[in-house]
Amino acid sequence: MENDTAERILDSAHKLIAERGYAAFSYADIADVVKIRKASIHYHFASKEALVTAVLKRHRTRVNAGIETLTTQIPDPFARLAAYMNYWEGCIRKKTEPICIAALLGAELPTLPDEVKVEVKRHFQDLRGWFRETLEAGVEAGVIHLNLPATVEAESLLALVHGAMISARAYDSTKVFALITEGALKRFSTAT
Amino acid sequence: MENDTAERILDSAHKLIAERGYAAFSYADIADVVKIRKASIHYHFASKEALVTAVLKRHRTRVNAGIETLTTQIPDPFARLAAYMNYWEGCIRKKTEPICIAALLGAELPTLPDEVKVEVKRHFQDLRGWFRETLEAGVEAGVIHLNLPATVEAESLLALVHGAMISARAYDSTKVFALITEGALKRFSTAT
DNA sequence: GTCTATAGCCCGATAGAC
DNA sequence: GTCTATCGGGCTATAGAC
Repeated sequence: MENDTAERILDSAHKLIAERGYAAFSYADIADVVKIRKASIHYHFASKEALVTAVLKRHRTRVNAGIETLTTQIPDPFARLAAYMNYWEGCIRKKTEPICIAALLGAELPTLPDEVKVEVKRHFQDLRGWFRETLEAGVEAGVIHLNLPATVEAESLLALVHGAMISARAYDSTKVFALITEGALKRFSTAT
Repeated sequence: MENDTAERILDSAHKLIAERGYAAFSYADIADVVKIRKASIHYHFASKEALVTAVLKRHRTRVNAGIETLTTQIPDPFARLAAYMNYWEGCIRKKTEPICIAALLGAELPTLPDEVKVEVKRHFQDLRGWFRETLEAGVEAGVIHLNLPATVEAESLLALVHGAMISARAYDSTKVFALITEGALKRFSTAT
């Protein structure tokens, strides 16, 4: 298939962004990995802004598909949140995606081109929305207990997960991520 | 005083790092602000690595002095934590320091020179340690209630604060930071 | 201490051959 | 679609005058 190269460019760009952020990765880095010349990348993605926007659009589509799948396949809202945390714990442990690129780019927001900014903000909104719905469903099902309004708990959970990713990177410790997220789930749990 | 220039370089570097991260700020940016030529910065700080390390060392010294002052001046451990959160809320609102540079650099850790990495990690350790001590003192004084071991709660609080800074940046909303941190304090509170 | 000038390198992006 | 070659500019850092 012809668009295989574009996919491979997106794959390596995604990895490089997760490792270094926006400013510190270059077309030359991608060219090294994909075994193509720098100039050829411009055939598939006209500019760095367009490339990173495409990476984020794909990421958001995948994440939204993933949480949709969780929602249909796991009836228990509490277990759904646990599955989400477990997914990221695996990404961090295997270093396939050591940090959510939206979290890293969110921290770097002022330096980003406008199109990229918009995409990052959308990711925050999507995830916060899913957390809220899931928490509310859990309350209704009696498996989740909240101390604060669901909107605040969702916002806090999003911040906690992003912060946990940064701590995991700072300590180079997957265990820290697991410790923090398991702690959060324990607080939500109605089980003894 | 002669070292005034060095201080002004540190000030503008600190602001620029908070705005852009490590890779995306340059000597030229500092030169613009301090009204000095790029080359002159090298007289005060031999390299970018040395400059950023100096910024972080000063930051850590100030933060540690600040929390020391809080500890001696505010007897109530719960109120100490509230004062800490309130301090950052002010920084974000006035945009004097819209995000903790250690949190941003923690996210970018793999790209940083070794000396800078070390300094970032130290900041995480210092703050985590103060959170733990303060939480434990609060439990002993009966003003703080914990659901989990103090080490886990401290680690989680550190992650929550860092994540809240990123969310505040992503939404361009000081209110989000306040909402998240106040929520965390409410959970710790033993007051009705 | 600050300046001018510049070395040496990397960047994103474009032109045009194949 | 991928290549070579190159442009124009930014970067950190150094040399040496003042």
